[in-house]
Amino acid sequence: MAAPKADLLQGTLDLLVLKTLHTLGPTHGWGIARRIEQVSEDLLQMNQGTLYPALLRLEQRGLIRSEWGVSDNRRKARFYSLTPEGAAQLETEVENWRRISGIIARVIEGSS
Amino acid sequence: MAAPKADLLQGTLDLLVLKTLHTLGPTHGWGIARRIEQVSEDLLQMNQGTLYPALLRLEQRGLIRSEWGVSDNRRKARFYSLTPEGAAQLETEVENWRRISGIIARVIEGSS
DNA sequence: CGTTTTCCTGTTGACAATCTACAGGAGGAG
DNA sequence: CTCCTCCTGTAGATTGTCAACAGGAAAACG
Repeated sequence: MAAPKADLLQGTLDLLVLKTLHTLGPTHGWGIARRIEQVSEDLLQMNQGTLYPALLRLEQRGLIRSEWGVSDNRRKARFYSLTPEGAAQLETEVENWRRISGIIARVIEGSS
Repeated sequence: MAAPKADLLQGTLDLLVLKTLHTLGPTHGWGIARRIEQVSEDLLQMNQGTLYPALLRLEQRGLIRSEWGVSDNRRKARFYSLTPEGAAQLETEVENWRRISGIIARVIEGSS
């Protein structure tokens, strides 16, 4: 039956990345992808073609910063971490998410 | 004092329109926009440039059908209504929304 | 009447985010 | 030395939304 694969909602990726970094601390791109897939029980697949440009965007906006390091497996990896601006943005986006998802929930539940 | 205006999440409009038609029965575009703004307490603004193309798309996909009629105010208006396929699609999208929003909620609430 | 406001339907062009698919280097395992 | 996993990216096409424009027709107002 229907494949359990789902695309993500546009505008949601930034939120997910920011929150993941907030929770995990400095993490490399691949790890972020793994984490999101894991938390979503593999319902959300991360495309590299989506993730890396998103990371670039976030860095250019000053919400995250990055530096090269070494992963748990001794591989070269670029570690991203949240800037103060990123943390603030995260709060904004969380609140925004709550508002919008609340509205939609209200619409589709037909209401109380 | 961020303006309380919010863009909608891409992919969400179809769901909103379908559900509105399901709730209200045959409705014209303007009415759909009004309804969504009202239910969202004006947090979501409907752009005509977004709504009408969306209605076209939905009709071309066979999810809604339309016919000209007369509004409450005696104006000519195109009334849209749900097809059986649209109703089925609505259920699918509602379920999909629940899954995805559930995942995101879990992520941002820190979990447990 | 004549003018303005409200209702109602569209179109166009630009833009941003995602998707699919491709490309490659470097370490570890066999 | 070959293959697999880890890890970082890029290119092109597609799509949905946005902002702005355009217009017709009924009602309200003077």
